[in-house]
Amino acid sequence: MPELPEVETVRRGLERLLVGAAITGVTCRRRDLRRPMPRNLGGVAIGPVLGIRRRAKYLLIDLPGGSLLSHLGMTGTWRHAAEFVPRAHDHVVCQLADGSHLVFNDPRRFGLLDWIPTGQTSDDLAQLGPEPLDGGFTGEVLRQALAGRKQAVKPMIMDQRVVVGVGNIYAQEALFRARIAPSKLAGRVSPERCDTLVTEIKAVLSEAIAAGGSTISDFRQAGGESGYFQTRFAVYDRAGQPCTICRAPLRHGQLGGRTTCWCPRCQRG
DNA sequence: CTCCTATCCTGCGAGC
DNA sequence: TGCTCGCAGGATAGGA
Repeated sequence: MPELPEVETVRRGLERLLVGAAITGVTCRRRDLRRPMPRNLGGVAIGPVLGIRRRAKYLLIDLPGGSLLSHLGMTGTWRHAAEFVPRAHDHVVCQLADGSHLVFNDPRRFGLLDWIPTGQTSDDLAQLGPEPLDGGFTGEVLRQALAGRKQAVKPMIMDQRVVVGVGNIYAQEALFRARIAPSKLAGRVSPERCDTLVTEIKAVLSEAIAAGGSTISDFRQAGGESGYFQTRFAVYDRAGQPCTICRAPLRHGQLGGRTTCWCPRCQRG
């Protein structure tokens, strides 16, 4: 489900629910997610929750002995409930000290859970590029990453080594706002457009976070609330509908194996 | 290296 | 109604 705004929304929800709470036990009901889950979670991922962090699309629940790392993949959710009432695809159940439960559910099992002991680093986090909303992500940084590349710009900004957190929805929205054709070769995007693209990536992600993320299919915040940014999509899933700026019909095609929508008139940069 | 494709898995909506 | 097909927000292995 989740790109950066949705994961950040989940992080805020978990922070509100869990900081000050304590995990007293972890039960794995099924461990074969994207890769097998570690066997010892029940023995190590316990204690008072010290904080909830996000890096790229990963969530980290900080505990005294280390951090519980999770990635939601396409369909993962964290659900908090007073009572654990099992549902299909509930893979992990954390018991909390107040008797409530935190459940990781993921039908497609593209998600991931792991344990990072305090002081150790994670291979999952090692190769990640800059956070898009940090000051370190600038037009110059993007220019360097795109320079000389013969790949289309859209798959490049979805590459987590270039910049993290941008997935298929927000890549399309940011390119539309920056007026860049998704199929434009990365190395041919002008320096000015690189600046604009960075500005628009930051803008669209910030606006989506402020809206509580986008609710598509089953995305929910940890408390069950919905985001509403999906009402503001300009191009995503709008093939054939009129461009919000020029009214030309939006086109769609495949790019890097992913469906992509754009305005053939507005996006020529 | 770089770029592209196929693939992991389940659920859902479209179309017949 | 019930079936099949294609597609879905991510990430990565492997081939060209």
